[in-house]
Amino acid sequence: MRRGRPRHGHHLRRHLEHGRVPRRGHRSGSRDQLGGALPACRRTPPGRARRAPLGDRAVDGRIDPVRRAVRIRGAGGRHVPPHRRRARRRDGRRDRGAQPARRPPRRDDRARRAVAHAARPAARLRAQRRPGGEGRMTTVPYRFDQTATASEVVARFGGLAPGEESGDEVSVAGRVMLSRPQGKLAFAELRDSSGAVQLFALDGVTRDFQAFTRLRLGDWVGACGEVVRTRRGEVSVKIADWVLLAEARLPFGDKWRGVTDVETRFRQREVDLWTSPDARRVLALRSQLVRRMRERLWDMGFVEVETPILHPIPGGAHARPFVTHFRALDMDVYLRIAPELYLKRLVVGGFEKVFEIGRLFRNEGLSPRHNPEFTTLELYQAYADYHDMMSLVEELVTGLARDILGTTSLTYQGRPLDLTPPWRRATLTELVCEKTGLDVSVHTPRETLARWARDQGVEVAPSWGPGKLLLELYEKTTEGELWEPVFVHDYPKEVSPLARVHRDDPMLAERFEQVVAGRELVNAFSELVDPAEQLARFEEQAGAREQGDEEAMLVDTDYVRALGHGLPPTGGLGLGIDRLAMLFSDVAHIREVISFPMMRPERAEGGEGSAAGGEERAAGRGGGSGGDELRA
RNA sequence: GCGCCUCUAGCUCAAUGGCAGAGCAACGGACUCUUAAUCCGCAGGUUCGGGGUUCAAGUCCCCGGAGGCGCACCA
Repeated sequence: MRRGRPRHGHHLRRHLEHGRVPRRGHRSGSRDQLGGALPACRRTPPGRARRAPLGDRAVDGRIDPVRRAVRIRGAGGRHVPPHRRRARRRDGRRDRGAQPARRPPRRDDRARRAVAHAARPAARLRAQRRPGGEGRMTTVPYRFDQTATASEVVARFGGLAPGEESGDEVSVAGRVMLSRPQGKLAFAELRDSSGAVQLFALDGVTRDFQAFTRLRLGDWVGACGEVVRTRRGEVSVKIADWVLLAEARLPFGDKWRGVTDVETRFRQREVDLWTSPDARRVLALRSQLVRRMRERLWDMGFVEVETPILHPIPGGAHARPFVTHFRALDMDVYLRIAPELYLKRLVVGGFEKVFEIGRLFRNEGLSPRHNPEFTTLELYQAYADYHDMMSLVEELVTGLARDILGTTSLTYQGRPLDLTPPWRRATLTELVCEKTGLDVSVHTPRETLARWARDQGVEVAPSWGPGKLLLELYEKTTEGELWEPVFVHDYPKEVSPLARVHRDDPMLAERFEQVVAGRELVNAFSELVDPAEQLARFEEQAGAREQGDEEAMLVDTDYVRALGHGLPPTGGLGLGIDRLAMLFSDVAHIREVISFPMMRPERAEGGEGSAAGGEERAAGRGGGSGGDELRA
């Protein structure tokens, strides 16, 4: 392939000429095994591209920047790869004085290279989309009939003895993850969502054997043939016929280690998922978790509902919202920060037990425990109070642990974590006293609380009352230390604008947070049902907002009016599903349990648009919310 | 926002301040039972970007970028 080639620009040209064209035409033969996919299997087999000389390639009439860059560079005939350039300079040490140490690259040359660099993957793909449509992908069938999954094959034919042939034919499909061609034999590992099975190809048995040996790591194939166990003892499909279902035109990572760079893992999650079984395990577990959660709630008589995601007034939590614009009504709307108020309106409307599992959006930063969009369960039950919610949470979470993990004795991040009920129930005040040794409560004089809070490094704002100060103290000293599950109940009323006042203490609210592994998992309360009281609390919040608390709530008059129609005594809770999934799958970072976690957009390298602007880089990482403040 | 760390071939990683390398992938070839097959061969680099020190910078210094971890923030 290198004959008659100019030496420069190799790598680029390699990208451009990467396409593989069929090397043989159609063939006929009997392949009844393929059933519905029969015609597909007769398709042109894959083969390696015969590389045309650059000149041939250039006459296809298509001009793109990369190709043009190559041609320009080629035309110059003087391009020297950087390392050679440097070597030459070093050789010329003697006459150094006469020559500049390093010739600065010409500006346009640099720009061209930058464009070419940025366009690499795109260039590869573009180069392979031939005008005549004879690329390999155009020969790929529209469907393929599988008769078994990889793991089914392995399970069903596990009884075969080494060297034994079953006489049964199967048709399997998946991605080729390893290929071991060996002369007139070839082995490949075919992986599908169920697992992996070995493909065994033989010259003379397998149709288009040569093409099979040239399959590339990551290519999808469908194959049919008899199930056998090889002499070395592996259950395999001895391929009679096969068809390419998709080719992996872009590199697929290291065949053994896959992709480990964290950024690449999440920017190209599909590759991560294919190459890292653990990544798949975590997402599959999450899926199971949500499924079982739904089933349990349905079984308990809860009705699953969906409430708006676009809110005219963001409500139900302390958080900054995302804003968007609704053109038809020419008004700004907000992505919900909580579904709480709508769900309680459904209780007013007669749904006595409702829940919603869905996405919330909070306009805050990224962190190992915070993603701007995250998933919660929110649930409301008429005639129940927060004690009922504690029982429900305990039963739900431990039940799910048994469903999913088969045990309530977990290990989280190398540390034992026992979820076996009953869980401890303690008031927030008790826990703070226990942890700090201070004799503290919501009734402690404000100045004393403020001093203690400052001692803990809290920056105390003048507008904070004793309730807020107590909560700060708790979060600073206690919350992160709680490992085994505990219901932290009786929060200050001041910081719980949607919770009902405590039946025994007017300074407190009937609210609890369920904390495990140092993190809030659930936030719940006996719901505030009095419309006048709710209005007053909203107005208090609005006041705090005017004082600069951007996360304080707004007055939601629709909600107050709904309460005016009568909300029965109601218990409600919010549970962070991402965090529960983290706990169950034993991962430390929230993005592991999210299929496509939020990432800063990838910046194109090179090109005019990428001049590093000051503003775009200013957006630092702030705080965030991912399950904290699940409700209020 | 602060501190520490990282950025080198498609992927995973090397390189006392002295000619940028390996394994895998890719590409050409050999091989009838492989298991990350093996063997032979050939290619592949903006060492994140910019500036500086130096005879000489992947390496040292400065500025910037991206990423990770921790802290802070996040009632």
